[in-house]
Amino acid sequence: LRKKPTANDVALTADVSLGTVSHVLTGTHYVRPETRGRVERAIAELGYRPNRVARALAQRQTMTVGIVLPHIANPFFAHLAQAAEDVFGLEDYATVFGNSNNDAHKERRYLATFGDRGIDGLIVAIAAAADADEIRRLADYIPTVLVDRTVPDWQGDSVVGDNLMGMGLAVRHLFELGHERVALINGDRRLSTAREREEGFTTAAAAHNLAVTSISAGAFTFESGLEQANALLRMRDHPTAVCVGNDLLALGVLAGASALGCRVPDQLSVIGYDDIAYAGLAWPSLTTIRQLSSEMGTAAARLLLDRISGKSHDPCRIVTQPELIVRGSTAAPSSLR
Amino acid sequence: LRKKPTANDVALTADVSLGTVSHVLTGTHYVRPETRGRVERAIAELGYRPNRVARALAQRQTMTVGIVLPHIANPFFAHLAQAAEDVFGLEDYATVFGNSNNDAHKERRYLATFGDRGIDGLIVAIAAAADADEIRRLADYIPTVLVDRTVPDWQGDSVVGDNLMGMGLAVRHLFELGHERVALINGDRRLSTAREREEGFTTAAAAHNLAVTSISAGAFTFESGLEQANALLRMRDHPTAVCVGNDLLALGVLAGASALGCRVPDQLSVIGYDDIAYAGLAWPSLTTIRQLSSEMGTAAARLLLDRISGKSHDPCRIVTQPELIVRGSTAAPSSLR
DNA sequence: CTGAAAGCGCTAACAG
DNA sequence: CTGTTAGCGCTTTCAG
Repeated sequence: LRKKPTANDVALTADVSLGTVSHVLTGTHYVRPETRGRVERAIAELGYRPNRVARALAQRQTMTVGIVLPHIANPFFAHLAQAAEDVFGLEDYATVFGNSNNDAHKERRYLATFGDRGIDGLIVAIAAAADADEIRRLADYIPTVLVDRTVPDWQGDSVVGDNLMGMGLAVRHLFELGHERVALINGDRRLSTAREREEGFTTAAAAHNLAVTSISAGAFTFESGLEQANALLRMRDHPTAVCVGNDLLALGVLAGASALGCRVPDQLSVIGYDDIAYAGLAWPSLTTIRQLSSEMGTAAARLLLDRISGKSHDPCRIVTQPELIVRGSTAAPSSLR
Repeated sequence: LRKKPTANDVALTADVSLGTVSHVLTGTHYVRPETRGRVERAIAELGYRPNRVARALAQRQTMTVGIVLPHIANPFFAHLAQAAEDVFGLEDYATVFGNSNNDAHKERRYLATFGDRGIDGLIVAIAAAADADEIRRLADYIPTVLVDRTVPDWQGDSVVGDNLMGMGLAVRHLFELGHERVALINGDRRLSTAREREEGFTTAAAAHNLAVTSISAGAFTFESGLEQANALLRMRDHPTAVCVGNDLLALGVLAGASALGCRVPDQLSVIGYDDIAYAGLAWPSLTTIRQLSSEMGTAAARLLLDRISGKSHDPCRIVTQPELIVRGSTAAPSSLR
């Protein structure tokens, strides 16, 4: 493990001052071509690369942004993260990422650590039990944009999907197929997404005069879907169709239904939310409400970059539009066939 | 956006010297309880948090590790990353991550950026077109462990799966079901994993006296699986079973077969590799060779941490053992039923 | 046990 | 246009 050359080494071998080296590096001043040539040659010769840590300390900016997610193994967030990172990479920002695993404690740790590292900006999809105050406090120091999930009274930037509309689309689809009795299987209600989707569900159901046989909630995970499906199917008088809070849950519902010998969509229509990459591969393929998480990631990253560079705009809330994707898990209720 | 208090502020309000503050922070010297109390009170009062950037500069260590992956949206790597990150988090290391998208150019960029940021260590699952020299060069400066995929003549640490054995398991399973004609659909042969799995496949096939009808290769993606399946099924005289280089590919093969009206496993048995979370949800559920990517991530992280802390061990190669998971995509060939 | 002082590697005024 | 000089916020000898 060798030692790296410093700007001082460059100055010495180019026979100029440290300041001059810095000027050619940063372009803060015009440098005579002859001199600049010498410096550049020295840089190449030594294989010099500026130490970003030192630069960060001097400039008080790290060229690093943080992104904290509840669950990187959920393809929705994986794609979101990747898209955001792509944008940051273009602008030469490094991305530090933290995966809270929906654990408020881990999330706090990440936020704190990122804060200490002098991150220039932060994107966060909060965990279910997130400490909203903590996040607001951090946002006083560091430009922050909330993505997908928001906190009550959030005054800053955010990028979210239109959950009311999305669930409206889902319910209307079921209505048009002829369903009359529907249920909702949801994720954690502490999340704004869950609350908004629930609201979208109930208002749309009311608007179409559909009977809501049950509403249950758990976590936004496959396992929770399995459990909630079990509970649902064990009720007598269960619905002919169910809206599900996200695709991971919906995949669990599919598995649960199959385990109990309930055929989808013949005996039960299932509609998910997100359209993750695997939704189309499940059996039956999942009808769902598509949200382009990569678009959300891109938008959030751009917003943050603007904010960092001080392009002063007022707090900004970007709402992305969902879309209905019809596949094999929904059909007319058997009574109509 | 307010300004954060510094260690100097703490010293001032606690009425001690800067050095003393540092000593209570780092525990480098014993500090009289009374004094230490004053310092701690000041810290709490001001809400002081040490600036990690400054500390990194002074100590020449960033408490940050980098991890670069080819494709975070592949659940195999997402879980690997998460597991590694969990280990690092426990030791108070931050994880900076880069997603090369299998693009050698992006990968180089990440490696360079990470190097400049004075990362303390690096985990990398190289991209297909990776520049092996670049990586070896970096490893001269920064402790590096290769994971999943390795480069020829790699002298450093690595954590890889036993691909020969894995494919051996797959082929034997097919043999035991009674298949006699098999094919291989593979990912990018520039990757050690692809090469080793291919070798495992051919040697095992030979050992069991199976006829190999074809071997094809593309990328380790769903789309490539679709294409290669199309090509395979269009050959006259196609095999009764196919081994596939990873699960993403295999999911594509399933989709391709289904599109061409080829029933799996009745007309074609398919066996994947990795056992990603969605393998069991596909239709039919995928028989596959399980590799615990989270174990690989954990092992790689531990190895790196040891290396960073200078626990001198010789270059170390950890090989994890794969396991056959039988599900619904393999069965005896129809001729035997 | 505590304080003073010299850096870590780089940037950013400010002179010359 | 180039060099000098202070820092950035913290650690770490080394005296006292």
